[in-house]
Amino acid sequence: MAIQRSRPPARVGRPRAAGPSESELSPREEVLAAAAELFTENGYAATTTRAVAEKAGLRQASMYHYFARKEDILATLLESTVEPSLLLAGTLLARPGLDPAARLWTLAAADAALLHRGLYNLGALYQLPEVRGERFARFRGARAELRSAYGALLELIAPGEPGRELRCDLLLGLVEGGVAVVRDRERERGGADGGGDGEFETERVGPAVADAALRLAGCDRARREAAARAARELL
Amino acid sequence: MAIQRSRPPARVGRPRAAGPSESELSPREEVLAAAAELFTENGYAATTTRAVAEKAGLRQASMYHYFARKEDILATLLESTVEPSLLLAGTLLARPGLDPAARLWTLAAADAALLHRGLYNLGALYQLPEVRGERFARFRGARAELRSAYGALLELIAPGEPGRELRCDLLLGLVEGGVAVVRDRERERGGADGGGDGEFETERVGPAVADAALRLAGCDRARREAAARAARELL
DNA sequence: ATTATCTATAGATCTATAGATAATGC
DNA sequence: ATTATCTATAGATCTATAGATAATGC
Repeated sequence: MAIQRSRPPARVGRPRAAGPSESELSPREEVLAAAAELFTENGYAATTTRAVAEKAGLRQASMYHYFARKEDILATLLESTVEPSLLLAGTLLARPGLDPAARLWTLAAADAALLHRGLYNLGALYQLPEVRGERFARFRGARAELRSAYGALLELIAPGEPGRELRCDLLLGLVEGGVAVVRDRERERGGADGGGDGEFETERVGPAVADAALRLAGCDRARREAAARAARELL
Repeated sequence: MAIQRSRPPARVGRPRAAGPSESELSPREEVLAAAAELFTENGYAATTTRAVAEKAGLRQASMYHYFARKEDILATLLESTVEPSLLLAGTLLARPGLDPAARLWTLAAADAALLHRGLYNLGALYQLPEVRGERFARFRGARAELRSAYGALLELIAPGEPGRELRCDLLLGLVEGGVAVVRDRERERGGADGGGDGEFETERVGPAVADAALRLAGCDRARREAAARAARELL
């Protein structure tokens, strides 16, 4: 028998001027997805609330039913991007039996993959000047915790090495900045054809960043390969 | 005898409403310096031409005597930031007699120091979405050349290693992103007291980034230390 | 005459609010 | 009655241009 195509679900509220949404997402999620794409493409300040709303299939003012201010959209996106990595970091720190190098490999690979093609591609927004405002304190706090987790793993791998704070900053910069540079180059090159190998690239970026992170941490080739093997078994 | 304080130099043109400039800079340079500070503090799109002009001691419209469009200011700043590193890269590539690791050390240290406290502190602007526009093609070209130089040195250090393109991106991300993270943390911490150790930090950041770059390139401790020594002699 | 600046403003935004409306739910 | 959306708009910008003005230079 044929698959039953359910009738369009009865929707409460005035219908959209642009017609009903095609997507499975809730309207709030549609706004977030539209904003994520526009913010990363054109920048936060340069993206208007009108552009976000209309990409989401709404009129400009209707967006305010879901977010009271434009900043709230960005804050939501940033928090939802850093939280999965932070959660993973907590899990990894709670398993002292595992090789610290394998744990750093896992965290860096997952963090980079998330930034490269998470639900929203927000890596490049982390260093936005707008993010210094009060509204983003929660995001900054979460990111600072993630930074501490990287620092703790670095310290376990190479105890007592000098310049730890600085190296920790550079590690965070490598992950966030490295992914941003990769994505920029993909855009420049694949801009015309739409970039068909997006998912393929993500599979390479995570391990590449993780390997680079271990290099920064001072692991030699043997230790890096062992860590990568151990990390792949974790998944 | 007392030092002769020269009379204020005769100035052509209508006097400024805010009084004559205190600085040694030309008006054009004053605009650039003001813009550099505001763009890095508040972002490009969020900085108004009025804010730039008034920080430079001019009325909003007077700025247009020096720059026809707001974009021209940013383009000038970005080009002037990448050019010294690009010049150094050219010099280093033209000296095949030198240890490639020492050359990479030199380039990374100088590039990082420039981004950290160059005449203008512009590292965080490199990945601005606005920079994708036509007006910035020249800057992007220069940066792509700098990326190639990093890539060439990587290849000399570890010939034939796979994943070179990706590693080269990560190296650029490490330098640019790492410096951005360091500066962010300095701002968070030293925001209140004005950050007295700025120059001191710059002296540490260059070598730290250079050492990290060599780690990424796969140099072991002995080779890194030799490279750092050789590089310091170059200066 | 030339220059660097000024004042004033057109025209084009952009965010956020107020209040109306067109659905469903009860 | 409740909800999700709409239309309309106030008020606050912001960029860039037009044209005047107050200096020095010749």
